[in-house]
Amino acid sequence: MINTLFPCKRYSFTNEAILEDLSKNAISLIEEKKISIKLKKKQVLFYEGTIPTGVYILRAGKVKKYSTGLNGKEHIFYLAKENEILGYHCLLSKETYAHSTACLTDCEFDLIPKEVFLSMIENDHEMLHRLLKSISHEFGVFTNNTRILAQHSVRERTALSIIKLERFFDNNGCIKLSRKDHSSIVGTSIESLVRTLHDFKEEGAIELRESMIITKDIKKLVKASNFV
Amino acid sequence: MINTLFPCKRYSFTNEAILEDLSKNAISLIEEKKISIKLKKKQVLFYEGTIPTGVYILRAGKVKKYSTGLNGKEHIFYLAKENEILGYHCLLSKETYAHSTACLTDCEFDLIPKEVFLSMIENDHEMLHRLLKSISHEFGVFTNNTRILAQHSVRERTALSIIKLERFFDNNGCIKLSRKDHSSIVGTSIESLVRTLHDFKEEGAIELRESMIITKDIKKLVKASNFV
DNA sequence: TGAAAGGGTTGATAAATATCAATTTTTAAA
DNA sequence: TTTAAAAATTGATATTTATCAACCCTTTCA
Repeated sequence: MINTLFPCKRYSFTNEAILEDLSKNAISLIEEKKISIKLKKKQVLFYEGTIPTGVYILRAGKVKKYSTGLNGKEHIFYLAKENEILGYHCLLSKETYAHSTACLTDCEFDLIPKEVFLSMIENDHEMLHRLLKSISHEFGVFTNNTRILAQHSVRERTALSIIKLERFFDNNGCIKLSRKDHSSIVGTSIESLVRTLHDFKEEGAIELRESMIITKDIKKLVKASNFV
Repeated sequence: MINTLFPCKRYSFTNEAILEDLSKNAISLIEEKKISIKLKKKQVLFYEGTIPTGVYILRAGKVKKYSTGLNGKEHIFYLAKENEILGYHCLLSKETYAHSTACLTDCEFDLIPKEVFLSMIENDHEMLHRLLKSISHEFGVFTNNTRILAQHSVRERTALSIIKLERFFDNNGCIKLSRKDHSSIVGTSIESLVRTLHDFKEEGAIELRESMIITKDIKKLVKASNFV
């Protein structure tokens, strides 16, 4: 429904397509070589600046990708959920991680060791192309998001964040996320975010219950986001 | 020299490596199939939302990549110069252009038609890997830039922009760029940019001559950028 | 040559946003 | 359950940034 109100594809992204329709070979290779990892909420999967050992498939849970500023303040630029691949960029660019990834909920991952992943894309042309396609699309989404940060107000960005978060959580309009993380997504202070949420509540666009956000009127949010 | 003062690699990017050491086959294929294009300053190479016909090699001149907001305001997220490839993202993701590209100076391009480029990366594994590597590195740079927009002040971003622009123009510290374009890079209003430049001049970090910026004391700019 | 247009600059002011401090609410731990 | 810690909220205020208007300077072109 929200797709008709808002051009989601240009402003959000999920890479699960990369893993769709894997060949039998690939699936059994992953099954054989994978290393299962379970982490609790708030634990960190990998840190910015460290050396990658493979890619991760997020099997259950939700994570945030963020980079850290000088004062230690996080900037969250992406949220991921079930079936997405994590950590492939720096494996491909042969660099250390350019960002950190941490759990928003309890999570389960499969670690695919570096050599296994690299040989997979070496031998599976189709998968390599999906990867390229995915990264290239991602790129367009990121340039859009950069423009939004540069040109839109806190109120507009907050409205947009709620629209995207509703889709991401996909739970009857119910969004469960700390104000700190939310403000790190919007790119503002916690207090400014709280005041803006208060305004949206007053305007009947959302409800606030036990610090969760429940969307009530997406149209009002789309209007407040100043897009279309 | 500036590399020792500032971690440039994390905050800027150039993709000319993709075209380095092409095979003889590739070079002669490009020579045979290329379509040469000359554009004057301010002309647009391609517009956001249009369908790509190929990739462009920028042979001479400088261009800006930008996306356009609702009010028509540009946000410039990347500048490119000689030997960089343009327009490959959307060819790989099979989408329309996610951004526009326009000339900052008179420019010369070689257009490599879509089929030619796609068959090149199909047959040249090495080039495909350089492309992947390049895009993945680019990605890290972009997430960093996004954080800078979200967390740093206009003064800090302006200082950073001058550091990057000095490297980009590579002309004895001399930067020739309109205030409008410069403000679209920093993500602020023209007036705020002008005032900040005025401050840096007062502080002895730059000189302003015929609306060009001449860097005088990079250390002061690095300090003002609030990194390191 | 003179007029007009565009880019750059400055000042005054309004609006947006961050910061600091205090308080309440919620969550986690003993 | 009680207590402590963390998170969320609110108010007051300071700072940052945008906007509007005026003006200057250069370039262009009729």
